Amino acid sequence: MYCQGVTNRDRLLESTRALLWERGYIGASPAAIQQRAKVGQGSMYHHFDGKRGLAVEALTTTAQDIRLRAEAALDRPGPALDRVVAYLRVEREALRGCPVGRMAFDPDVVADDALRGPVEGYFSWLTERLRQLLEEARTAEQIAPHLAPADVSVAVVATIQGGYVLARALQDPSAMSAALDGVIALLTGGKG
Amino acid sequence: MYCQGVTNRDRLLESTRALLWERGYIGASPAAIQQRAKVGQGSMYHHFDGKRGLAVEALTTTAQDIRLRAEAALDRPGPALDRVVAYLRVEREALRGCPVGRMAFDPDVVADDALRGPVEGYFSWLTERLRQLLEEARTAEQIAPHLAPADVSVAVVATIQGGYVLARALQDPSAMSAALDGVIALLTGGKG
DNA sequence: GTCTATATACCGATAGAC
DNA sequence: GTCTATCGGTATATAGAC
Repeated sequence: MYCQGVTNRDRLLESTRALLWERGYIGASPAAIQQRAKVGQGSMYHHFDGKRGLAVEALTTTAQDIRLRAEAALDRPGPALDRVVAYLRVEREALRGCPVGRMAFDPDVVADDALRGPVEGYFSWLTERLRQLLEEARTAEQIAPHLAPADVSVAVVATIQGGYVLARALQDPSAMSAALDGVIALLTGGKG
Repeated sequence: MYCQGVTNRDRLLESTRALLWERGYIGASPAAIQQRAKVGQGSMYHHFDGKRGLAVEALTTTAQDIRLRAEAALDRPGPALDRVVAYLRVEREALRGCPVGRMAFDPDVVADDALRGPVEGYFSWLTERLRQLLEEARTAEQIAPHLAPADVSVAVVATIQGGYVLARALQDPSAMSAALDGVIALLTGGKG
């Protein structure tokens, strides 16, 4: 509908996105979702077929969101390598973890194609986009010719995801900064 | 006791370690632990004060185990950089994830110092050990002088942990290989 | 040391009134 | 569309017999 304001459905989705990020699929109980959304049981089961359907839609939206954030850095004008570095320097909440990457450890998510779809889609897109840019950077002689874009792009994404793991394990956001500084130095040869 | 064979206590610990790896702390229920160990309720609550105590001991053992595996690669003879690369090439079950790193996303683990202790201890030790080796490699001019060992060591560990995330998200173990090949190429300048 | 029985809470979903 | 009542199942732990 036009000009509708925030509906119960919206509130349920927001609540689910937040709880999936904080506690994962197993930890996001319908009761907690409803409570956070300030909505009753009936409303939730009216708008969605259950926890799973809610989670599929929530994850799809979250993956889309962070893809747009990545594109904002990757699609800016300038040399290809600068754009990769700009993406690495995007602000991240290291202690909260990646709202998409954290789902990879939830066995219920990994085992369910509908739940894993948005997760796989995001990482497939991101690694491929970075591969293109690194290919471009290599052609422009911004990175060494021996560096395989298909491998380095995956290493870049892995560094970010691992940065979240370390920051949370050590309860120290500077682990993320160190990981990113390390990979930027490796990529740019000290010129970044 | 001497020559005791496998006790119920041992079986409970093994079972807990496996379930923590597969399903995390939230997903490892006492009932499942007992069933897998082929042990009754009473036995479990006789040997341990509950799920938490069991998990603390299980995680401590697991962290110790993978530390020993890492040391086997890092402490071999030869140039420092070769040993770092040897560690990166250690065999890993990419689709299962890291039994220690995966705990970083479990909010109940992160919030509990006794549970997080082994996780933090492992990563603190590993990044520090790699930092020493990279310092040595830099002194020996095996890596470029502009590379800060404190950052690159964290980036190396992050690449491994992120490799697990990507392999699971894409359900493809080659994501781990690609990430490792990428970071090895960045480190060695194509000579690795 | 190990077992079965029991307890309290929460999980995820359904039923049916309004 | 939203609410409350209710359900069968599971999570985590305790009690007490043997």
